[in-house]
Amino acid sequence: MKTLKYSRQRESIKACLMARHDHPTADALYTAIREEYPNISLGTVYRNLNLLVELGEIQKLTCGDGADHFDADTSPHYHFVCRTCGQVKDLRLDSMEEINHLAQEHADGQIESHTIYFYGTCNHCLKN
Amino acid sequence: MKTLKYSRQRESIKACLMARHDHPTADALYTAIREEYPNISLGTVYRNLNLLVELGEIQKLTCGDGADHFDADTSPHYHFVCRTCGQVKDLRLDSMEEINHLAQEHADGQIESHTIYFYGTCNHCLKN
DNA sequence: CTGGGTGCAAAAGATTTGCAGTCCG
DNA sequence: CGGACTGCAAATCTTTTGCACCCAG
Repeated sequence: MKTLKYSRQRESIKACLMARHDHPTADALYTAIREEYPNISLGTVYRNLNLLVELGEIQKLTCGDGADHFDADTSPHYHFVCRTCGQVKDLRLDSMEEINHLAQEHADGQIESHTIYFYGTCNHCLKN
Repeated sequence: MKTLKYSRQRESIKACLMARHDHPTADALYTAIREEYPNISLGTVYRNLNLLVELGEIQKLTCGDGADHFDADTSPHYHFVCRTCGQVKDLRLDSMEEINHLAQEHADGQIESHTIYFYGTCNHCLKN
């Protein structure tokens, strides 16, 4: 296995992602990070995000709105996607690990994990 | 609201999707349909798939493997994605509508629906 | 030094869209 | 006829990658 080397860009990407709770896309993160590192490239952001996902330090959210979103919170929780404004918000439910076993009974294979996305309209958009 | 007109391409796309149970991507469907209609264009396939999704006649699956998949079965069921071969298979669990209510208690908005994807290794890939 | 990391720009994939021509109602 | 639909190709958008240079260990 290959040895990681320190990179201030990677640290910055991780720190920036941990500091916010809005699950930004790679491009949104790129825009934010450029304020501190104006020369960072989008390719570097993507490379590091993918690396951090592989290391299990962050997770990638594919909620179906075109671009992937990223979340530095790897504790078990789900996501609520507002179909009006596109915001992705955390949704913390009691452990639903049991549904893996439930699904296992009907699955044609070995289930390892699951993902749930809830869709609807967020309170902010409901007011308008 | 605009009135739909008949189109043999759209009929063919829908029929072709209903005939198979492997949740093809737009491109896979395009390849299959070209055997019957060699001149159909990929743009037409996309346009009609999106239209059928809007009409609620089919559903789009965004399981995170790059391309969207389509499913003519709109009855309540979930999907199992093999991380090895990429196949997407149906997974029919007892109604889980109740988790919408469970999630509603913690959500910052009005929940309308949810999607669950299960990930793992299918039996065929486990053997190899 | 050496190999991992970076910036840049080009490439790759998936999906959408503008346009002129075609066909349904 | 009018407007919906199509084929085609160009355009978009997101993400990946090749390459020369840079920097951590």
